[in-house]
Amino acid sequence: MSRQLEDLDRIDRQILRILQRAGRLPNVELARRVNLSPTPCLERVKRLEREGFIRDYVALLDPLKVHAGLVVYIQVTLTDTATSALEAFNEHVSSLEEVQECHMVAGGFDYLIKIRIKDMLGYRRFLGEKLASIPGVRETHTYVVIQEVKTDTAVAVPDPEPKAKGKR
Amino acid sequence: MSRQLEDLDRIDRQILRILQRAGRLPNVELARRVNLSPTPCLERVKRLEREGFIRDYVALLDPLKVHAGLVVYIQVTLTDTATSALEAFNEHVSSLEEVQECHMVAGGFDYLIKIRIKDMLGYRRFLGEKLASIPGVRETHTYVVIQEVKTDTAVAVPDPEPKAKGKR
DNA sequence: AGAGATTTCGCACATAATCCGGTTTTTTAT
DNA sequence: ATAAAAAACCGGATTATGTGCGAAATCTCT
Repeated sequence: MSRQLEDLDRIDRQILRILQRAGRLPNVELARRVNLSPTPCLERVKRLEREGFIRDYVALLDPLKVHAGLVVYIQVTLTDTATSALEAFNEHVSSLEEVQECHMVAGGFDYLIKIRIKDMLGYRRFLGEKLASIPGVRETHTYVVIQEVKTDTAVAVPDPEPKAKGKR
Repeated sequence: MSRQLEDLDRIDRQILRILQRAGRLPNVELARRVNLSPTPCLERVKRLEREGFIRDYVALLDPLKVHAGLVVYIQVTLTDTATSALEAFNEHVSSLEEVQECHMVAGGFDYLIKIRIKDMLGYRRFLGEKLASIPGVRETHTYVVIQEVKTDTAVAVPDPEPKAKGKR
């Protein structure tokens, strides 16, 4: 019923690659680029949305211009690692607007959090007023980002295998 | 000439918040939500784009469906920390499609890299074939993500200060 | 080779984006 | 405070884009 990545032909993958970089590209222009007429192209896009390959469309802002130019990673270790404690922590962290990402990791500490704030004062406020007030936080370790070398929301979409009895 | 965040009124900020979550929202609908007619609303959006508050629009894919469900963070330490060596490393890393983010950090190690791959095999391949082949890599440390608690591309846009001699 | 299914195309229609002129509101200066 | 100037807003007309439908073309399978 719902297709796998393997079921997508070359054109579907092209569409995904293009829309990852230009989400507002008019359908007529998208169609031109993948050598289709607008109708089947739109049909493909809609289908990719319906099947969940495309999750949603967003505008990306310039972090510097909205006072979120400073990126800080924070390692967090909890005192209690019972499931309920973890879930409570998940809830708390997810509600903090400064937190862009939060991952539970294996290999040394429990969580890795990425936050965006304006400056060091913003970081201090976050740590003191927000993170520290979450119960069960045993230890934090801070990594301040000096330079953002690469930031990309796009993921690689592999080319289709030229199957023996392949599609089209 | 180019406005600062402080120069944006309540409506501009509303627009930014909405478009961060629904980048393809039709202008007529956006106008309705911020209580404007389509014309001035579109003018504001275009202006925000022109001034660089809105960087671009993208489609977000479901990582699981495109074989990029596994997130791994890698700490990397270089042998040589001269500027030229750092720049060379930056170039190399940026060209790797698995790398979603790469930051130079202070506080213990040199780089923190976030990659997205299909599975552990993909990780091994990345480490062995891609990262290890970059010259100057002294040491790497891996953090495998067990659970993605939060992932958000939106940043917080603060409310405007109700200035004394305020705008409008 | 031929029947059936899928995909494609082109045209018609609906919706949204864009342009233009005039009006109102806000700002600036006296 | 009042008047002039500037900026922002609105409504309707025009253009472009998105969307629905039937026909043609392509591909699949026996």
